[in-house]
Amino acid sequence: MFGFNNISLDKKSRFSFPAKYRDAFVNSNENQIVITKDPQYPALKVYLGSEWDQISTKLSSLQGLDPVVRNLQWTILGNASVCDFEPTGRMQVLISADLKKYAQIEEANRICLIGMGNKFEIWNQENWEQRQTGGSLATEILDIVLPESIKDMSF
Amino acid sequence: MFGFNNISLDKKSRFSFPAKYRDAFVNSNENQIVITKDPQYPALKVYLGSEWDQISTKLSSLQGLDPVVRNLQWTILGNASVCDFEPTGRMQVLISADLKKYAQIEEANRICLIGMGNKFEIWNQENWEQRQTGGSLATEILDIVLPESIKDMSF
DNA sequence: TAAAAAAAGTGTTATAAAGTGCGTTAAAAG
DNA sequence: CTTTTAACGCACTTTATAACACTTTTTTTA
Repeated sequence: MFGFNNISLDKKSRFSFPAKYRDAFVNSNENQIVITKDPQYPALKVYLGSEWDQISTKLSSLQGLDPVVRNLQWTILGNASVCDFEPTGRMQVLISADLKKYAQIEEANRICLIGMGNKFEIWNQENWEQRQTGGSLATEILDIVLPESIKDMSF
Repeated sequence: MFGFNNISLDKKSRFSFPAKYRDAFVNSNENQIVITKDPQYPALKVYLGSEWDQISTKLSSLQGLDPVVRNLQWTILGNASVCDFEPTGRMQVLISADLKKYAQIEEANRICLIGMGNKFEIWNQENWEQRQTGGSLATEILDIVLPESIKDMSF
């Protein structure tokens, strides 16, 4: 599941996954999709249900007294939106107002959906272009120092 | 049970859980919800009855002569409010005046309910936003040094 | 101490907003 | 030219919230 897609949001803030990903979803028997905040960039992460189960289980088991861990738990777990997902149907997913705001796509009716293998990212089109041409974004957070407990996790 | 919800309190300080969590409550056969103070932040924790049974049993069995343990026992056990909870109904829960004060939501008619997997947190909206944007809060307590006996517990 | 008043808690209903499902049209791909 | 896909519009369903009525508990005061 790779590649760049420019797709539209409808009036109720739904988008549908491009049909080229259908087989992958059907084959892996997914019936849930989870969208949440990207902890570093003004973007959203989209996980398959099975992938999410692993990540969320691991992340919530970490010791929340470490402030960095706690912040990641809040950001990732505390903003996750679980959507029932029918891979044989229209594969539509709703983006909440809150997540739209975070990804700076409140006004937009077009978003960029980028396939990254086992997950997707959702970007505001201008932000994505700026990042691709080497520019940096006002709200990005690059200097997180990760504790040992999560150095081996990938989000 | 994940994600951010901005919900309202009615005049009698009740809120209802968002309907999207209903299935999870029904499936786990919960009929009680426990609200108590978060020991580190000006926020409230909301546990499912079954989860609470585990936490409270473990916590009350610890050696109370350790001052840190004793404080946690006071904070978490001593402020817990158990609510009967009907998952097939309106899923309403009352927040006591005392807990409202602690979470700084005395005046508010809106709160943030954050699903963190097996528990929820309740925050004053401004506090939550400030935390999310990296700010720290006057009343937060980050430097608790936990005794060995509770290092593996997560609240 | 008992009655009255006030406060706190519980439950019901109505309605506006948010979310969902599906048919149609337009565009793209084979 | 036919088939598939994306985008849009509309109708329906569900949900959240405020308003209201009623019950129980607590406080006041006669």
